[in-house]
Amino acid sequence: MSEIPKAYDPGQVEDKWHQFWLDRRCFTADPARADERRPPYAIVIPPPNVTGMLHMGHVLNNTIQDILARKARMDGKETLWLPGTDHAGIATQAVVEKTLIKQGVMKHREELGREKFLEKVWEWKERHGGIIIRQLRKLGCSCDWTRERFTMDPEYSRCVQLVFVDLFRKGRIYRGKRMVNWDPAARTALSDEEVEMREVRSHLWHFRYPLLRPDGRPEQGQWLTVATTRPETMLGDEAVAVNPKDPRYSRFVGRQCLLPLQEKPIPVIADELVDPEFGTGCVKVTPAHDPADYEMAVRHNLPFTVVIAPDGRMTEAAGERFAGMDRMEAREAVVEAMKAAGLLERIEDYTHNVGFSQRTHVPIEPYLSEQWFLKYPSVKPALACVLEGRLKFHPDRWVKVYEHWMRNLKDWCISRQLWWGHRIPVWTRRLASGEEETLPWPEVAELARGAGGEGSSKTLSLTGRPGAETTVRASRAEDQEGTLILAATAHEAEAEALEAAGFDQDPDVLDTWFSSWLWPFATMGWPERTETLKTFYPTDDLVTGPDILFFWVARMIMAGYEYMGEMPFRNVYFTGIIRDKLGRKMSKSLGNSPDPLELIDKYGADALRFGVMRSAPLGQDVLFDERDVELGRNFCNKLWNACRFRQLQGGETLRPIRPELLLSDDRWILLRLDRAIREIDRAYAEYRFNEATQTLHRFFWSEFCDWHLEAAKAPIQSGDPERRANALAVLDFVLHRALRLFHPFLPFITEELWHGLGYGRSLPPDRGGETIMYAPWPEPLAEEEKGAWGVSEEAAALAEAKHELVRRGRDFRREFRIPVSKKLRFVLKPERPIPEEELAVMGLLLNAESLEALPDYEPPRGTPTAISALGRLYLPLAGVIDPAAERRRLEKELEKVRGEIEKARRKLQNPNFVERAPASVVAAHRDRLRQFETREAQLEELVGQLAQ
RNA sequence: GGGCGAUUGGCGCAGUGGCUAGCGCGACUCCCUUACACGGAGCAGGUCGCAGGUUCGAAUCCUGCAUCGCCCA
Repeated sequence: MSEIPKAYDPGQVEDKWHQFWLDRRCFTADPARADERRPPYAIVIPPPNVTGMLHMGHVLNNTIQDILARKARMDGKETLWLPGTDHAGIATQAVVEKTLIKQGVMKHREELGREKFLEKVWEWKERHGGIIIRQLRKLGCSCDWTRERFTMDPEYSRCVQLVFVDLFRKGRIYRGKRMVNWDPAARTALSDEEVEMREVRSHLWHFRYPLLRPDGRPEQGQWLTVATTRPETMLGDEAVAVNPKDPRYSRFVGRQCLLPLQEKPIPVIADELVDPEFGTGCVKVTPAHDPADYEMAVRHNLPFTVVIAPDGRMTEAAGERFAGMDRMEAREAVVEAMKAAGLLERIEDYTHNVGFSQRTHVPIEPYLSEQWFLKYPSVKPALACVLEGRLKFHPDRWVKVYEHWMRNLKDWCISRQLWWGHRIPVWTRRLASGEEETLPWPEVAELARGAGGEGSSKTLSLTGRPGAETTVRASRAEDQEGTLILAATAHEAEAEALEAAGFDQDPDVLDTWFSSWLWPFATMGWPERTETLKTFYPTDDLVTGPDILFFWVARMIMAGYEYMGEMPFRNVYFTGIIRDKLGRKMSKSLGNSPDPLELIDKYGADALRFGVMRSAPLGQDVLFDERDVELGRNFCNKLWNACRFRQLQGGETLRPIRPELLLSDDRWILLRLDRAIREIDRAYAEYRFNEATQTLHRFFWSEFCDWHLEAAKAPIQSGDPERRANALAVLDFVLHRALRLFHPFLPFITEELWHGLGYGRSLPPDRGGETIMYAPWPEPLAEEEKGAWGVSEEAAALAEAKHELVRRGRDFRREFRIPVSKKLRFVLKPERPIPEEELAVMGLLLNAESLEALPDYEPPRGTPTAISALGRLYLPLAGVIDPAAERRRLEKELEKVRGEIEKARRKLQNPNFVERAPASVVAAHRDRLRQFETREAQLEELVGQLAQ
């Protein structure tokens, strides 16, 4: 800081220090350094999508993590903040597909083939994948970059496979034909959590299905009316259903209807699932395209006719007229056709909830397909640790949401029909009888031989390879086409053996969350018991959004118990959602999402961090406004200039404080510092970061700069070298702590100032000497310290009385329209003697030409007078003052005072209050009343003088 | 339908039973005073969503209602 520019310029400063920290490996955690005196502290980053770009949500989330990590280092903990990225199956594959199509490399990925396509994805990842990580560095994130992980790293993939095989062995993973949430745009199954329900204004179409006579011919003028929200599915109807208790329809049950357009007879069935209140009470049943209808179809042994293909187009089975149409197109065509046939009874407006893909935003298609499912493991301990408060949520209201979800778990559909991701480590082979001798291991052959008799959805007893490390887990499943042997392995050699024996690997990949739920330990070297894992697991804090409570947080807790036998983290901090200043979610289409990098360029990373944190209350949404960042910048500038002032004074830094030379202002600011440290400590303990910023702001700006720094100019400019040195020692004492308090929020500027002021010089290199990052966190003042320096509420009261007097003096200027720059002569008629040095401070703050203390002063009539605890302040400006105006001013004040007296008296006259309220409260009110009464008397006296 | 949250000056928020309900932004007035105009000194602005209740005392606790938002079915 040799140049000392007038305004803080973050540009060069930030890059310089980030490089400095990296060069000195300040962010690198070393398990060997951790011990009882240096406890470990760990956070794992919620891995951002590898294709992602930094947005405001990341800024909030990662700033909080950085604050926690930096605070932990200052607290003397061995700190690991483990970064990385997520392969984000659907999103990444979609982005790469789009790019390749645009470049003309392919029209569809099938053209390239799986291997070639994956090569392209990796190429793309290598080229564009690191962007978000570089952006996090710009923000100042102190992640241990040497441990950066990616969910598709070979070691990580191995963890995913091991876990899959293990859960398969435990019978928790099974394959089954189920009705799943199908995303026709991404052409993959999704889990229930990836479907978001949206209210849609649509219609209820009422169709007539003609009744058939027992001989199969239509019964003239007789029909059943069904109501549907999805006309296109009627092509796949296999029944009409009514509630068995519905008297309107009971006589039709068992008869047949003619399915229009398909001209196919279908039965009328009775099922409890039918809601008699819905529509006509008579519903169409489409087994292959509706989850409820599927259940009914299973109960009533109905066939499944698939009329909508995985790409959302109508199949051959839908009939010639409709085959090939998009499902929405087919909807209109079916309605038209029904209308033409005279079977459209009416169309009703209808609002209902429709599931949309969270990824591609298209309506979900219920689709019957073979998928892999997981029965969640370790549910009990995962729920118990949260309910018992061993694992804490902040804010804790999320506990209820978590509990509700955990108690209503449905099996997790973990297979995705994508290429980018962890391919399911299961090899399958269909067996004809007599083939078992070609199988790689006797146990698998045994399993095959035992085929037959079991239901298709069951997995059989498990077996492995004796004598060797048992990794192959095989099971048998049967379907219409015969017997299927399934073998799961995480070992390459075994996979090769299976392939040699004619087994094929399952083509599907796993849900991305099936890899990220292992994040807290898979990133630390699991399944090896590495030093990192032993030292840093369980981690301390997890910072994430509540939108992924189910996707990620809950599943990580279960995986943690299943594979580490312990919770993965002790605290979860749920951030709010960043919205714009109108309260709208930030989105690309609205264009209301500012680019954080542009904000950093314009205002600095520290400014962005401070601005965002200042407006982010615990668990509440953040209404972001660029002004917040501006405010952050202004604050940095204030900090800069306060330190610049100190530096301009020169002299030796960090001299010991001499108590006998302390002024009331010094004691006051030391007390305020003490209070600020306590408040900030409490804010950290409760994860209330916005409170910490508010305290920092108030302390530094309103208390230190506005009052103390100005007051300190008196001894600094007094010409007395001893007093000047002592005032600077107090400044150093405060700034030395303030910079440390600010560091987690403002890492760059505090490092720059720490070095510029030479505050690290007296400290050991690893405790602040080299970098403020490792300087110890400030502690509240010790009682001995306070005692030695005379720091107490009583001592501070004098400073506050001075402030009060100064404010009154400044009021004169406003009242009489005197510019601040004009020096004025003030007279104080003191209540008690006041030291010359204390008086000098007030003179300076009043910009007085002189402030004399004259106990016997008799002011000329009409002299403006103010009453304060220190005495009466006069502004002798004879001739300038209008006595009538002065009287008006005093009477206004008198009115206020009388109002307060009235209130206080009323309270004290209430016997109930005096008897029942705590004595301290009553005493406080008595005290207040007395003070106001004194003031009233004084004011009355002044008014009386003016009236003469 | 169930659950959760919010409702305090123009805007954003703090205040979780006891001083005159605070803070920041904005508005307005004055001021480029040798740390800072990314600044300083001031001023104005609120019957704390509504209605009951508990209490000596309610923005704060309880009940109901209203409006908005989120999650789940």
